[in-house]
Formats: sequence, structure tokens, C-alpha cells
Amino acid sequence: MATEKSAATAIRARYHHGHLRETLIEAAHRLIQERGPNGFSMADACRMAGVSTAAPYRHFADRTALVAAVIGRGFEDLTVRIRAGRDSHPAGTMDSIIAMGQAYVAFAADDGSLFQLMWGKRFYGIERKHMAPAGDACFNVLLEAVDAFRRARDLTGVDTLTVALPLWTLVHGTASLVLGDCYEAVAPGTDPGALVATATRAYLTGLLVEVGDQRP
Amino acid sequence: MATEKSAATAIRARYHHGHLRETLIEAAHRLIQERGPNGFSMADACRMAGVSTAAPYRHFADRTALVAAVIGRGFEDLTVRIRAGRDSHPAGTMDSIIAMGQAYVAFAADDGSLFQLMWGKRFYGIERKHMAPAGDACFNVLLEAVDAFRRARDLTGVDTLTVALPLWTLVHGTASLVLGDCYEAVAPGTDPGALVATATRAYLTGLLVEVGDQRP
DNA sequence: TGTACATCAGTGAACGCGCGTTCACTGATGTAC
DNA sequence: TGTACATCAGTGAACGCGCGTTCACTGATGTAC
Repeated sequence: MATEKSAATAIRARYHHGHLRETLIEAAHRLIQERGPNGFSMADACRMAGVSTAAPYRHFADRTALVAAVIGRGFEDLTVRIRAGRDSHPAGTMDSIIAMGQAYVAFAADDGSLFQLMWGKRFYGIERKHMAPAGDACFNVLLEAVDAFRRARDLTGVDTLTVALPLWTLVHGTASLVLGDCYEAVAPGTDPGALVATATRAYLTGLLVEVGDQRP
Repeated sequence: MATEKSAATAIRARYHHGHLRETLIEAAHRLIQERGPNGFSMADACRMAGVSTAAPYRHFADRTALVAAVIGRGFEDLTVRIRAGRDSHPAGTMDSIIAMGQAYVAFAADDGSLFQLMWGKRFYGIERKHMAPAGDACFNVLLEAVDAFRRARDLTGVDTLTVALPLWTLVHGTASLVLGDCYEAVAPGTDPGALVATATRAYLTGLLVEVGDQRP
């Protein structure tokens, strides 16, 4: 019986938690997932981690610092996922770019509240510039893919950034509308992944027609 | 001196406010604008309106009802603005569709927090379906414009909704990234209006190439 | 036109609540000798 | 190997705060006669 109990509360059997920093980040993440971008409180995270409300201040300056850590994890996760999408097809193909976009949307669908926190503003007073390194790493995955596409298609009339921004915009829009239940309200049954594919294809085809040296 | 004072506090000189419902909606709107999607509280709105904290309950069931009213106004405003954009160019032209998108983005830039509230989820527990009528009216403006474009271009290979969804997605993405300061972080000086124009043009051009009966 | 009265839109004080953060503390850990 | 001690990661109680909502109330308004 003592053994049973210690199994259930194994982590807190010791005075020192041991992995409190990690545990708090995960707890905050789960709270945000379950209750929305504002659903997080220090007190709840402590309850979840089985720790007193003063404990987090050994690891985080304040509540904002904890949320910032969660957001940082979000960017890392997103970067891994879109890189995997991109690399699932040969470099320089439309399919590679499409898969990347679909991975972006899938991330938003899985983790909508965190997605809103990452790209939104004024939720917890965290400025965009404080997320710059993590966000840049993420954006670079897209830039590399677009660069490969431009080289593959001899698309020299426009620079990489100009091609990339609308692609990002398109998948970001898809993600935002998915997680706001907006497609459901207006066109039930819409498949966001398919939408990303057709829209991306049409956009890139249009680009090739307009400024490409080569026809689609 | 009594006159000066009554000028400053003219509205509250009488026991009955007279326009409290309107005033509270405006106050809540301003608080949301100034302090972000979560920056609104009943108490602040009352302070702003110069009224006791119990007064709002004559006009709104609870705090959520007040926010819902603000969101409703947002949809009305957005509808007016995109309709004006659409009608600023001949029906059925790309320019008409582009101007509509630019109006959408301009709305977001002017009123970012409200925009997030309107399209986001789980901020104040308001479900998408409760905004349906206002949102539908808004979406119909886009559908009409796309329908005019399809007729003008004999674009019979795809239906209106299929053409419209990526257009919405594109401008929604632009709006979201603008108000999250995301373009600034990655491509300083980006003009969102120009981005909407070139991306919309490329997308529609691609569509005409892929499924149009007529070449661009 | 004057009056009685129902209705309505406010007041102001109070409630219970949960929050972020701080404080002096305590128990565990690791290291120098 | 054993011990003294500095360091560190926790505790638990308390703080002050602002919030949403309710309550019995009061002052103003409009209407029937």
C-alpha cells in the first residue's frame, strides 16, 4: 500500500523535485492547450506539478518568463515539423513546399492556443523581438526551400523573400482560420491540407507565368 | 466654474446615463484596442463610462455578453469596409478583389486586438457559431465579388467557394502576420497592401492557367 | 394641467475568489578537508 | 571514509490586489386618469 502510494506520487516523494523547470514548462503548455491562450496561471501550473506556489521563482523570474519558455518550445517544435515536411519530397519541388505548409497547418491544428501565443501579440506582454532567434530559425527553413525551388525553375525574376512571404502568408492564414473554426462555419468539410496544396500550386504557377523564364 | 465642471462631466451630471449600452460597448472596444484581447475588464469599462460597477448588468447579462457585442460591431465595421473596397473598382475585376483584401488587412492593422477576438478562439468562451450571422454577412461580400469575377472570366471549371477560400486565407494570413509584427521581424519594410496585390494576382493568374477557359 | 404610481436605470457597499509574488524557513545535496 | 558546511531547491503562510457579480436601495421618467 505504501508502495502503491509512492508509485502514484513518485515524483513528489522527495523534497527536491529534480525536474521542476521542465515540469513547469510542460504543465504551462498543457494548461494553455486545454484552456486557451489566457488559460494559464502560475497557481495552476504549480498545482499540476505538485509544488508550492513559490517554487517556480527558483527557475523563472516571473510568469511571463515561464510563458516565454513555452513559446520557445513551440518554435523549436514547429521548426522540426516543417523541416520534416520539406524533406519528405525532393528539394526544389512544389511538393516539398506544399508539404512544409501542410506541416505548419498541422502544428496549428494540434496546438492552436500555443500557435496563437507564438504569432499573436500582447497576450502576456512578450515582444516579437524576444522571440526573434527561434522565429528566424523557423523562417529559414522556408527560405531554403524557396531558394531550392527558384534554382530548380530558373526563377530569377524575383528574389527568394518576395516568393516566400506570400507562401508563409497563405499557410499562416490557413492555420489561423482552421483554429478559429472559421472554415467549419463557412464551408464545412473543408480539408485545410488540400486547400494549402491547391492554393500553393496556383500561386506558384501564376508566379512562373508572370515572371518565370520557363513556363509551367 | 460650475459650468466648466459640468462641461467635463456633462454626461454624468444626470442620474440616468442615457446611452450607457453604447458607451460601454465603446469603452470595452477602446480597452481592447489599447490593452490587447485580454485587456478588458468590466471594472475598467465602468470606470471609463463613469458609472458604478453594477450598472452594466442592466444592459448585459455578463461580461461575455458585452464582449460579444463588441465583436458584433467588429463584424459590422469589417463588412462595411470590405464592401467599400470591393465597390471601388468595377465588379468582376482583379482590382476589385484586391481592394477588398486590402480593406480587410487595413481593418486588422487599425483594430488588431478586435480582429484577434473576432477570428480567434477561446478568448472569452464565445463560440464561433454565436457570431455566425455577422460573419456570414461579411463572407458573402467576398462570395459576390468572386462570383462576378468568375462570370467575367468564364471561369466555370471551379466553383465560387473553391476560388474564394484561398483568397480569404491569403488576406487573413496577411492581416494576422501584420498585427503580430511578423513581417517586421523577417522582412522589415514589407508593404502588406502590395503583398496582397501581387499574391492575389499570382493566385488568380495561376487559377486561370490551370482551370480557366480563357488565358490571362 | 396635475397628480399618483409603476417602471426603469442607476448607486454603493459588500461578497468570495483566485491570482502573482515575497518572506523567513527547512530539508537535501555536494564538496573540501 | 567521515564530517562540516555552503549551496541550493524546495515549503507554507501571508500580502495586497483587482476582479465579476449581487443586493437592497434610490432617483428619474413616463403614463393613466
